[in-house]
Amino acid sequence: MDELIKTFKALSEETRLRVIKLLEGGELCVCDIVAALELVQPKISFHLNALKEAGFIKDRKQGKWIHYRIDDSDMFKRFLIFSVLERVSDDLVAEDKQRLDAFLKLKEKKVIGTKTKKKCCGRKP
Amino acid sequence: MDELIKTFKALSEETRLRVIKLLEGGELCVCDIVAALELVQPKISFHLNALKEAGFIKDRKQGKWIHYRIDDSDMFKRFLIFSVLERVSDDLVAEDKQRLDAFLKLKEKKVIGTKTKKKCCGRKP
DNA sequence: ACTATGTATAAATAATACTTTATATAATAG
DNA sequence: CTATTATATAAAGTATTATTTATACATAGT
Repeated sequence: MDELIKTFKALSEETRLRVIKLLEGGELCVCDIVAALELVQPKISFHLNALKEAGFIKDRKQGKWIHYRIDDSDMFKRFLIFSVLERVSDDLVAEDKQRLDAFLKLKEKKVIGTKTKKKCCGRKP
Repeated sequence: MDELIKTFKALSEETRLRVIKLLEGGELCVCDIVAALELVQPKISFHLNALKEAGFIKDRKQGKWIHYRIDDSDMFKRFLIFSVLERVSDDLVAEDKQRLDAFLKLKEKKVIGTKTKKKCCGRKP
């Protein structure tokens, strides 16, 4: 029963639903989500952890980055994710997605000349 | 989104899942549930209200009693209820159902002679 | 090696949700 | 009309969860 409770609890928080909606578009690293939702990073990490613990998302480490994506290994959870995606109107997350796109584009630009990836979300210019 | 959050939140609490499992068997009044779960009445009322607010159960007033039953008017919530019933093992609620049966039987007995219903859950004998 | 970046984690605080105890309301029985 | 029963609601206390701020850790760039 505890597992089931954790499952539902993971979905009963706004930030986490916004994250799920963002991840609909595919894998993202933490800094992408931070930029898109305009929230502080530990907060995002906290909620990503809740979603991960509940089995809704998986992570993959690549260098400094940790990429999160939807975990579709469990049928029931997959269905719940689907229900969320279907029910949370795009309007509500339009700004998130807009900021995400802008941020991703900005990242692209910073990968210049060589194949070396430059800074992702620099705090100081 | 708030509605969706409330929906999931309603299902992320043990007592409420136990109530849902009890109501699987059909309509029950508050005192039945109190007896079955062996919890104080205001607690049960609190959780019944959460389930009702979220649209998982309905109530029906009859005399002093208020009977609660599963509300199956919404497809998605119906599915969620089903998922809960399916996933919460009967073992976990065996004692609840046992106490419920005992209590219902006791109630039956108290309806004697005339059609007048006698006390339901008398505190003092 | 040194610095900057991405992310996690810990500690303190704030906000929510749950529980308890007491009381109110409504209905029925006597 | 009074006492009793079923349930709800309110107020106070407790516990859980989320947020913030600070710091730690790992990796990459120089």
